Amino acid sequence: MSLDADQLYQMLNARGYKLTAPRRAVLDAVAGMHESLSPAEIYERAHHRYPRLGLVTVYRTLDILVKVGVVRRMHLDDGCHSYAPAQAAHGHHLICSSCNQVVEFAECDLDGLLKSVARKTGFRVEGHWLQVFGLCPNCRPDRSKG
Amino acid sequence: MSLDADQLYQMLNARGYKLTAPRRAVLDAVAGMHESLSPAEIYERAHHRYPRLGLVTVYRTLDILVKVGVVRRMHLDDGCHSYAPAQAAHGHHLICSSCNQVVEFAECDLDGLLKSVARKTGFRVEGHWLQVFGLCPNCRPDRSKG
DNA sequence: GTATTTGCAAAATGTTTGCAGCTGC
DNA sequence: GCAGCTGCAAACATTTTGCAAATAC
Repeated sequence: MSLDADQLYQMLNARGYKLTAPRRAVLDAVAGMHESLSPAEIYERAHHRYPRLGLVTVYRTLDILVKVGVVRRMHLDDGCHSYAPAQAAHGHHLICSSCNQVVEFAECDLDGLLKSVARKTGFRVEGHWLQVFGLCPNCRPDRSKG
Repeated sequence: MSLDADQLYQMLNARGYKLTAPRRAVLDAVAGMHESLSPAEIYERAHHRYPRLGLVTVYRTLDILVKVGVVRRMHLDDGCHSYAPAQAAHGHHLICSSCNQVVEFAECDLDGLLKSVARKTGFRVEGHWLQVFGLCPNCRPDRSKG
């Protein structure tokens, strides 16, 4: 578990948001997850903890959490609006094609590549976005390792 | 211009699709574009060339064109379903944040990075997806170059 | 006590499907 | 001529908005 209510309170409060029960429910759901989930799936989990929750609030809360930086928006090939907890500062995503588990990694050696692309195209490069797909240890068919 | 009707005919016919007027209109629109566009925008352009065209056909045609490989699906931060003509074989995208112009580049030096990530996480890496954002020569504020 | 937040219902948006008529080959 | 394609309308899924009641601070 990476986030507790106190940290949350700090982060939200610092930006002028209030810590309410519905937000806490959404956040608990998000913090506890290791795959990327759609708003509807997040709603389902959070609704468990706080039955009065409405789906609308999930949308609104997710927007805030993205702004605050607790959550990151993901783009899978099919469903485009999934969310995952942000674990690292500048993170790229490693996504398991089988179970949708998401791991962030910060490593990123793209400077050479980016410079070369910039030189060739005349673009001024301002950002990039890298996602890696594969099979996580649990979903690999060849589980030769211990 | 990178695609003409003959090439198209070949590509579609080889897969068992017919070359119809609506498809040609969509394809002409796609082939002539250098930004990534949403289905609605593509519809608008193609509709110009072929007024009887329906939006539904644009969706259906885009699906086919993606399958055939003439068109690639893009994921921008906001609208997630844009399409761009596929120019290279294994292409990554360089997207202008201001005018949405899209340039594909094939260069991709990620082996070291990918191996290291795989080693650290235990994932079996099967693919990746890189998009670079920036400002194209026309949109750069500092047009110091001639 | 007040401004923010919530949840409902409804609207708006974007995409898919069913089907009768049309069209490329 | 026939299979495949088209466009309409309608279904469907998803996201956003308006508003009165509820709530954190």
